[in-house]
This record gives sequence, C-alpha cells and structure tokens, in this order.
Amino acid sequence: MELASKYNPTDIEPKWYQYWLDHQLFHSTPDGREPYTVVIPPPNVTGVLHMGHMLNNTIQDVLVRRARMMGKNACWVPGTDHASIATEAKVVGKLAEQGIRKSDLTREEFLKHAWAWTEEHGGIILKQLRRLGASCDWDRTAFTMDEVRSRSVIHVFCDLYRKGLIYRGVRMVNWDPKALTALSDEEVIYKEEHSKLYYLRYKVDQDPEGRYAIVATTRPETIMGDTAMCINPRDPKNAWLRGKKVVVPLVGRVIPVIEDEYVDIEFGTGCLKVTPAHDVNDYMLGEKHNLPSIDIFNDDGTLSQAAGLYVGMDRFEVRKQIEKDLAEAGLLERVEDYTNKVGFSERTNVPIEPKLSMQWFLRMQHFADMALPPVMEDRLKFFPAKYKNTYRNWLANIKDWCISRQLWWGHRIPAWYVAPSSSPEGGETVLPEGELPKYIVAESEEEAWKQLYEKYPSLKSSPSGGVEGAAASGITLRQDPDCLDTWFSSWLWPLSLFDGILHPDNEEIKYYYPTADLVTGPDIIFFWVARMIMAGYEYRGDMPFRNVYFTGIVRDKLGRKMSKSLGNSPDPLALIDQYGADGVRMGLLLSAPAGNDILFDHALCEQGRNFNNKIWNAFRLVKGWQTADVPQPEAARLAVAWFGAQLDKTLAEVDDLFGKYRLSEALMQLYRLFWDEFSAWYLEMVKPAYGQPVDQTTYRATLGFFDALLRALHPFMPFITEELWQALEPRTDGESIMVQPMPQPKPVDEALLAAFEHTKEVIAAVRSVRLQKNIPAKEPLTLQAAAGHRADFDAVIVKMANLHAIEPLAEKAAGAVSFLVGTTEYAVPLGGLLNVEEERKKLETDLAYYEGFLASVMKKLGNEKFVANAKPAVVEAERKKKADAESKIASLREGLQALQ
RNA sequence: GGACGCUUAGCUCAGCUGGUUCAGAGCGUCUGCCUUACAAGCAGAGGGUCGGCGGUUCGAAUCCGUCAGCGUCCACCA
Repeated sequence: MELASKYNPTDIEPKWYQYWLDHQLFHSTPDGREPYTVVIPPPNVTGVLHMGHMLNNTIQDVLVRRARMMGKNACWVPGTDHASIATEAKVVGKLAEQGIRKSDLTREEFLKHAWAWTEEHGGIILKQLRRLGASCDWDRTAFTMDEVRSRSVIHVFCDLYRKGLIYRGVRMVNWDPKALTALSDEEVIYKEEHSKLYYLRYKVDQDPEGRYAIVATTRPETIMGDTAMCINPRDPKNAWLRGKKVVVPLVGRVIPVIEDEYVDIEFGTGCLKVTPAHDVNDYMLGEKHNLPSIDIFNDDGTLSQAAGLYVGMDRFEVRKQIEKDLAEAGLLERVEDYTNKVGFSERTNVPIEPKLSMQWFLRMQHFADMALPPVMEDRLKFFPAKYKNTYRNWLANIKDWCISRQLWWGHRIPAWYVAPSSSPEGGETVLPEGELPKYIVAESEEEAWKQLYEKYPSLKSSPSGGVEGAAASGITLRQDPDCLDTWFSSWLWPLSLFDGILHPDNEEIKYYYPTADLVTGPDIIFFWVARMIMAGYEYRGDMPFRNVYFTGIVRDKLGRKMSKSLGNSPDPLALIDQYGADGVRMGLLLSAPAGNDILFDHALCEQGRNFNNKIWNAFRLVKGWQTADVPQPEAARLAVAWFGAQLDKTLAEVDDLFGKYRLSEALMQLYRLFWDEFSAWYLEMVKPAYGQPVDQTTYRATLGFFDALLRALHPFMPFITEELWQALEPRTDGESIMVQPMPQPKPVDEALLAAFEHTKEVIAAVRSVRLQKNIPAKEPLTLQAAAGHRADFDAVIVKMANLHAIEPLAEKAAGAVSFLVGTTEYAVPLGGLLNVEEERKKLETDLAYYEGFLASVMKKLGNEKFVANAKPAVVEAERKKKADAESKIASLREGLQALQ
C-alpha cells in the first residue's frame, strides 16, 4: 500500500461529492420508508457563505446523513430567499455606483436590474455549501420568488384577506428613512445611545407674569410638530399650567396644555411635549385628546414643508442647528447628558422614525392562539428548551404584523385600487381615515375585475365585461405599488416547498410534511420559527416541524461576534482549503452544544484535521497487514471481544445523545472511541510484531470494526469515511457508505468492560513505573499480582506492558515497586533499581490518604441518622468502601513492612 | 423596568430527578520518547475547597433564599 503518512483531503473531497451527485444519492422521492424531511433556512440569494451558515448547515447535514443511514427517506430541501430589503438595498447601491438613481427608473426597469443581479450572484452560496458536503436534494432547489413560491404567497395573502385577518390602515409604523419603507417591530433593534436631554422653554400664553413651562426632550427637532403640552393631573408642581396655553419655541404656535396620567411626574419637569406624528405615545395621546397631527418629516428624514422651519434639512442636522437657535433665542434652559434607547433599522442601521402611514397588517392573535400550545406542551420540541420562554413571551404579547414594504423587490401586494381613470396614481401613504380608496384583493388583475363586476354589476356596461368594459365605464384598477415583507414568504417555506399551499392534496406534501427537524438561530425565532408554526397550523392544521434545534452564534475566540468591520470572520472556503471540509465540520461541531454560542478557534479545525489524519493512519496500518492462516493469539482474541463490547456501548451512548440533539458530545464519544479505544488500545493489542502476518480471524474482525466506525462517523465527516470505506473492501460502482445502515448497538457485557478497565489501569501503572524509573519500553519486566487479581486478561497485560510474565505475589519482596489497582496489589520487582526511600514515601502518602478516607467512611457509618435514613443500597456501598479501604490499608502496611 | 439563563481545571464545556473513591471530558500545560500506522504522533503526570454568604438534609456541584458578576430576550417613559 502506498499511502502518504498525512491525509490530504484536497482531491478526495470533490471526487466523492461528484460521485454522490452522479449516483443521485441525495435525491428523494416519496416511498414506503419513513420520511425524514429538513428544509434549509434559505440564505439570502445574493449572500455569501459565512461561519454561521457553516455551522448551521453542518448540523443539518449530520442529522440528514444519520437519518438516511437509519433507513429513513431523507430529504433535505435547499433554496434561497429573495431578502427583499437587503437585496433591494444592494441593487440600489450598485446602481448608484453607475450613477443611476432608483427614482429615475420605472418599476419594470428596476426589477430587470434586480433580476440580473440575482442571476449573477444567486446561488453562489448553494454552490459553496457543496464544498461543505451538504447532502441536499439539489433537484428540489427553490427560491422564494420562483413561480410556485410566489403564487403560494399571493394565494395566502388573498385567503387571509378573505378570512378577515389582513387589513389595511393608517398606523404608527417604524419608518426606515434610508430604505424608505415601513418595517415590522421585529426589524427594529434598540440600542443604548449617549444623547442629550434638552430643557426647552415654552412661554405661557398671555401670562401676565411672563412665565415659562420647561419641557425636557431628547428630540428638539420635532417641536415643529408639537400640537399640545401634557401634564399629569396629579402633579402639584405643574398644576398652575392647567387650562393654559403655551407657545412652541421658535415656531410661535400656541398649543393647549392637556392633562393625562400617562405623563411621568418624576421625569424631567413633568411637562411633556406632544408630537402626535412622530412618537408612538404621543400618537396615542393625540388620538385620545383629539389633537391635530403635523407630519414635519419627508420620507427620507428631511424636514418637510409642513415643518415651516429648516425645510429640506436632515433631522440630525436640524437637531444641532435648533440647539443653537434655541439658545440664541433664550429658549434653551439647559442641556443634560442622557442615555436612552434608540431604535435602528435592522438592515440599514439608521435610526428609525416613528411615522404615521397607511400599511397592510396581519391580525396575529388568531395565529398566536394556535401556535402557543404545541410548543408549551412539548409536542413541538425546542432544543434547548429555554427558548420556550422567549417564544411564549412573544406570543402572549403579540402585535399585529405590518406586512407591507415600500419596496419593489418582492411579492407585490395583490390589491387593486379602484379609481376613475383620470385620478392620480394611488401611491399615497398617508390618508385621513374615512377616505380610503376602495380596493379589491385578488390573485390577479383579471380576478379583481371579476370581483368588481360581481359587486357592482352596473359597471359591466359591455356584454363581454373585462377591461374593455371597465374602461368604458371610466374605471381603472391600479395595483398597490408595495411589496410584502420577506418573511411573509419565508413563513410558508415548509409548505410551499412541497407545493402544499396551491395543491394541498398532492402526494409530496402529504408525505414530507410535517418536516422532522429545523436547524436555525434563536435570533429569528420570531421572524421565522414562530410564524412558520402559525402558517403550518393555518394551512395544514399541523406543525411544520417536530423539533427545532437552535444553534448558537459563531463568535471569535474572544467572544466577539464575527463581523466584516472587525475582520474577525474567517473565510469558510479558505478554511476548507486549509483543513478539509471534514476537519472544519468537526471543528465547528466540537464546540457547539445546542443553543450555546460557539467560540470559533482555528485550533478546533486543527483538532478536526488531526483526527482525520489519525483515522487515515489507522487505516494505513490495518491495510498494510499481511494475513496468514495462523492461530489467533490470546491477546487478540481478548481484544476483539472487548472492543466489540466497547463499540456497542459507545454506539448506544451516541444514540442517546442524538436523541437529545447533543451532537458535539456524540462526536466526542466517537472521537474517543476511535482514538483512545480503537487506536491506542485495540490496534496495539492486535498488532502483529513487525513483519509478521495477522491471523484471519483478527483481521476480519478488525475490518468489521473499522467499517462500523466509519459508518458511525460518516454523518460527521462524510468525505474521509467514504474514501476509506471504498478502500476497505472491494466495492462496486454506485455503492456508498452514505446509504449503508448505521451500526446498531447490541446489549453490552458490562462485566467485560469493567474487567478491561481494570486491565488498562494495571498496564498504565506498569508504564508509569517504567517512566519513573527510566526503564526503556523495550526491556521486559515481570509483574507480580496479589491474590485478588483475575487472570482473564493476562495475555493483554503481558503484551501491552511488555512483560516476561505475571507471577503470583507471594510475599512482599524488598526492591519491588508496588501499586494498587482497585483493591488488588501489584508489584514490579526492580532489584537494585529501587529507591527505597522514595518508595516508602509513596506508600506512606497512600496510606495517609486511605486512612483519612476510612475515617470519613467510618464517621458516616457511625452516624445513626445516616444508617437509618439513607437508602439501603447507599449504606451497603459505604460498608463496601469501608472493607475496601481496610484491605488497602492492610496491604500498604505490609508493603512498608517489607521495605524495612 | 420585566423575564429567562449562566458562573465547575489555564481555555471551552458535561455533570438528569441530592448518595458508587464524584469532582469529569476535550484542548492546553508538564515529563519522557523520532518505538517501522500516525511528532498533525506515542507513553505518563499535574491541575478545581464546583462565584460569595446563609438555609434545608444524616448527606449539597446538585434543592431553597440572598448577594455579586456576565449574557440573552422583551418593554412606549419623553
């Protein structure tokens, strides 16, 4: 065999990936087997692979590959997300580089650019996933804006509208002045900011004494929108302001002083300026007290004509300027440093502006009611379970979902406004209540016309109906220009991937739904996980997945989030080049208990790579053996019996850990099984002397073990296991470890394992003696064993510790190093090599320890309450400890005696 | 402001419903080895009064209370 001493994944990995593809091994179609379905959390279509994806998809691949080997029909469906706002922002940015402004383009022109961009960058990330080894059924690759998915979204919108769950209305929404769109509450991230609290002087109108009311605000630039000042009716210090009017500084507008319990007496001066158009609470006060609302901002955050002052300036410029102007006018009492929370847009990272606008909303209470019980009752399980709290909290305080976005890239809202053909385009975002344009929600314009005629038969002036007929009656239908929130398509993902929305009775959805496991990050538990559960129950009456595995965030080893600006995010493909996909997968998994953040360190990939190398070299050893018809040595016979049991034990533990989604621990068990038990113990025990052949029985058993180990490891490290499995025995084309059955644990002979653990300790003790006494490994020794020693594994001990023989320990001989394993005493005669003083010290230390230990056990047993209250088994155990300690002490004393 | 979680070896973590010589694992560290599978390795060793305090109990890393530190989520205090 000519195999390099170092494993080189570079050529091997692409080769096997292609082999799997060529033989359609990732492809799934419904059949009689139990399905195991996973839908990928669709990455942004124009995104590139980052460490979070690597972790997430490695976990999914491990689960999928394992399920496949467990005999299930595994189907992992890949796809990408159109990422409405993110992608549109990228396209706008790219156009800007070319000197093109979005506003200069028509919708159609813009979408052309967006599709071009999508096609150019789209799917790169899916290609990158192949390097990782992801066993997705690529034939099923979907996109949230492809035909089936788009029609599903539109269908659902119309359906929910018909059910009365979608409504349109003017509400205070989170406005992103950079992306120029409304956002849902979930897309706003609140951050602490060091800002200032400005104390402004509002002159009391027609006050003979010329007094001022002082108002504290963080946003002096909004005073142009003030329409009232508010005090708490129970606030004595401001009682004098009751019924008065005050003058807005600089603006000069006279506004009333109103009273409301909402105002915090303790905050600032207890006077609150009320700007109904630009603050959620002020809006609420405005509604309650019937105040006018003055919107002083344009959509891009500059001051509008309505402001009267600073028109066209940016809101933050105005804040600086107005501070100066107020000070100059003597209307700025003072300024304090202040820390408050400011909402930022998740996507554009600009401060959001509360803004009154007309948007579409989804009523959420109905969905929350359906989605909460299955999770709380553990029918749909979260791993780790702590996220149930987060989930419950959100659902219990659910707010309606603003689903419209003022964007072009996405699913256009299927609502058509009915207007006389002469009327202006309906893109208005703010309209007074009561003057809403009539609109029709329908899956297509044609459908909209149909509905219109059904409602107003009189419009149908032409016998043929349709557009001509309407035109004849002077009516036009204009589709709402807005798009739907990206998540309004993502929430259908597990359904729409199998066409379960449009064709709910098709075979695929019936077979693959509900899916098995969802692997995702806790940061999108509201955005995505909760909403998929809602959609699942709404459209299937069933959960979309049975288990959710929440991964942690990948951080650098200092615990910082990986980010472009910090430059601390490694390039995943470079990592794969360096360590191999198997090595990187292992590096990620080793430190990734479910839900815990993982502190990524190259050293972990190195450990993964080293493990690959270990497997590789074990293989080199085994395949390098010559076989012959020679009798099986006793040590090898014992080794085979023992390792079989050890393998079963670990396989059972791995099964258990998978059941709990503790993948990193499962991997660690297999790592130790392979490295410590198989390589360091088993192979060393069966290894023939140099140049000697191995017997057939042992050889067959070893190949069998190797095969089982490779299969058990395959979900974690698919490439090297395929490479070695193919080389282990002759295979035919199309065979693959991927579709071999996972080895199943048999009942374990615990007594055998325990006896072998004892054996290992004896061997380690002899080796330790060698090291201490500087005796070369090649020099055989003699071991003496006291009466309690069981001879079952003597052949192993002789081989592994390099002994002449094991003799009975008749009498304590001077010049022997002795040690205890369990309660049995052993000795290695060394003749003159022994340092008597050292040995005495060692024995005395041991003696002192056991005497102390015995004393504590005696104390326990002497405690009547313990004996009376503790479980009998526990008391019995203590008695055993006592007996053991006494026998150890006796033999240590004998040993000391012999040294005299 | 509310809720939840965490604190165990130098690092990252496991220790389920209190009791086996229960204080563990991996990595790192130290010592000795280039022993013909592997120095990306082999053999061996050291290392923690389980965040502090108090309580329950015959017995606490484990249960309760409290304090401190850290983290996450939620929340309209200008």
